Amino acid sequence: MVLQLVKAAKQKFLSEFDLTPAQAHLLLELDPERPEPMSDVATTLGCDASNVTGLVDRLEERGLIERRSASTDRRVKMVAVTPTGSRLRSKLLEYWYEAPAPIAGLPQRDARELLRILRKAAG
Amino acid sequence: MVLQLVKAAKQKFLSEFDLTPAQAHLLLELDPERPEPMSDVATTLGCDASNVTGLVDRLEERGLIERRSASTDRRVKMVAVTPTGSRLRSKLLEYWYEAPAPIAGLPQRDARELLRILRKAAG
DNA sequence: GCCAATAATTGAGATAGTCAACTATTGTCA
DNA sequence: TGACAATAGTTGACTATCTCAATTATTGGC
Repeated sequence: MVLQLVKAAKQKFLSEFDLTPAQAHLLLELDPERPEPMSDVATTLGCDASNVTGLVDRLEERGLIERRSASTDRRVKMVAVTPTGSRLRSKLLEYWYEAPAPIAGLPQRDARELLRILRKAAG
Repeated sequence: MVLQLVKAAKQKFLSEFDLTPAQAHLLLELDPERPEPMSDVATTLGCDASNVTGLVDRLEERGLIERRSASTDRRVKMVAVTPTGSRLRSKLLEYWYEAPAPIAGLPQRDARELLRILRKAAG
């Protein structure tokens, strides 16, 4: 029930920016400061390289990211976030790290405890 | 990083049963004791009714669920979990509710606290 | 310089998802 | 009762996501 609401809100948010979940995931994963080879992106996303080709195609068409050739190896293409893409990414991040309403509503004591425990779990 | 591992484990688990995430989601959502109209399933999953048609088609082909006609309204088709489907669903549930390794590794004190806080958040 | 390995792309094929149009049934109400 | 709007499900068209196999271009070893 709670999850239904969170999911609906997320989809609504993404559709406002015309981003599919996979596209948002890719954009969030990229570091605007550090372009990354396609193959690394595939590894990080845990999917096939050919899938990344398609995802990058669609985001590149919209000017959110771009392919650059690597200086050292002409086979490699670096995926870089454009200024436009970086701005959109910031908005996504802002939303993404905003706690879902039920969590945000916790008393401060509990919120602090929750954070401490999750940090410990994450190592 | 942690999420990467959890995700990979989940995908591997699903592929062992030849289930896509959407199919697993549908199967988990159904109550083997209580068949449900297609339209209710669509509402619960938060997707279009025509999408449910396809999902149910594929799971029905494999004998995991089946369509039954409702006694009261001949327009309605009830989605019922078959015995085979119910067994698979149990395995899924078992895995699904098994805590991811990092959480399972928490000291018991922290685990209890975590549960208490999340329960409070869930209302 | 030959040749295996690597990076990315392409094409085929399946699933997942949306929307609009359609069929069959039901319920309303004049 | 009989016309008609509303509802349940399906179908078809279209896009995105994903995998796998094959292809191209480049690199590096020997």
